[in-house]
Amino acid sequence: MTTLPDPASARTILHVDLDAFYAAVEVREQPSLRGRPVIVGADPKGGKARGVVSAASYEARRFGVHSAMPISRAWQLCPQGVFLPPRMELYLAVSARFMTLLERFTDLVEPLSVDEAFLDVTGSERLLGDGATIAAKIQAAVASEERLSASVGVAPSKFVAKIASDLRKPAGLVVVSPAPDAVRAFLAPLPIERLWGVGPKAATRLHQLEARTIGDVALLPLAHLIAAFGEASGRHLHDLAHGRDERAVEPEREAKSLGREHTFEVDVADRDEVGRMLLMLVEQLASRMRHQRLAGRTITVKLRTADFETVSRAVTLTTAVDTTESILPFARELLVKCDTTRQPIRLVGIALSHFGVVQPALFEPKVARQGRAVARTVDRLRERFGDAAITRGSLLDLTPPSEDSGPRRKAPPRRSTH
DNA sequence: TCTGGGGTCCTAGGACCC
DNA sequence: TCTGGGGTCCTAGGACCC
Repeated sequence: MTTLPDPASARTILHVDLDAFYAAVEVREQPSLRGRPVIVGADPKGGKARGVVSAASYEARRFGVHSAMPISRAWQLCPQGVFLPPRMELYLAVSARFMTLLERFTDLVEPLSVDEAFLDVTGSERLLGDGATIAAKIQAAVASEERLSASVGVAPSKFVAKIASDLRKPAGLVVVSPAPDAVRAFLAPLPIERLWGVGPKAATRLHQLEARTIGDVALLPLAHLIAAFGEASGRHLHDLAHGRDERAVEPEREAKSLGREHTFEVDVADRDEVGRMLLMLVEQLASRMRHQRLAGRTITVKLRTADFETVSRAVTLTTAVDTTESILPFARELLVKCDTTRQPIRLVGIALSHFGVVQPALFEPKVARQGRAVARTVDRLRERFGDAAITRGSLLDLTPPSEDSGPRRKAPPRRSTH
């Protein structure tokens, strides 16, 4: 069966992306920074620190600095740069206003991270004008209300809109006509690295198949792509290269996992120290879980050794958990199972997934019930007096890892019970 | 250059059941 | 005693994204 594309049912998808987000917010807050190379990320500590660049202003990018680059490298490339620590609370507040602004143009807004979102404006066009017009209105609103610049891609599908928004940053507006031929013509000359989901590994394999542009990939037989990338990825790649992407804009995506991890400033050989860090991460994770009214059945512990090898061990319980007391015994056991090489430890992490509902208190073992009561009390104390108000004895000699997370995917979903 | 912290999705193999 | 094929769940690892 072949389904002919029906022009009447073509969608208009926008991808809106704030330019150099963290750096742009900092410049907005401190006008003296305007025009200077601003680098938001880890403290460079004289070029010796671990950590990476979270965002770089366009002035900093001229020195070759970009996000995800080791901060030590940025320090070498741009010693005169203004290095700033991330202020996540500030960015999250701006992000929330940005998403609310976008909702004026359609109900179908899917946040992809703090600073970007997909919009399906197909139903808004009669009232607000075509995709390009809506895109321009969004850019004007972001500029006047948030004093930030946004780049927008307009296309009949998510991945083409995403590629389009990236093409003329900053403050770019790229419109791709919805006709299938026009979409293919737009994609064909672009390098395969532009494809969303094609990273260094896939790029190398595509080069081995003699494909350098998306147009080259479109010429490869489906069977070759499946042989090289597996059933799902091969088919996906084939579809994308031909401009086919039916994925819907989904405003209410629920989180699937939640985790905390920490990289030590210096690799740690002392297993007690790793254990104390794990306890602290478990406490922070459990607290976040309760805050977001989530509980998880699968507990995963992750270790990264000095040689950058990563090992994880997981266990799935019959009931979902959200307290330190219920997570910690399993976490400790998993930590031992991960620790096979006895090398110094670079990173330790904990995550919960497989979300479900906490067992009703009535059927809970007594220890778990007591753990929950303790957790509730601790949560309340911390809410009133701050996180430092109450700490476990074994944690007192540790400085907490900073809470500045990278972009978070989604507003917390709500759990029906509890 | 020496690689954060937060996530998502896919794969392959094994256990287990029908 | 040997054995098919399918489905589901779980684990470990890896690629990728911001």
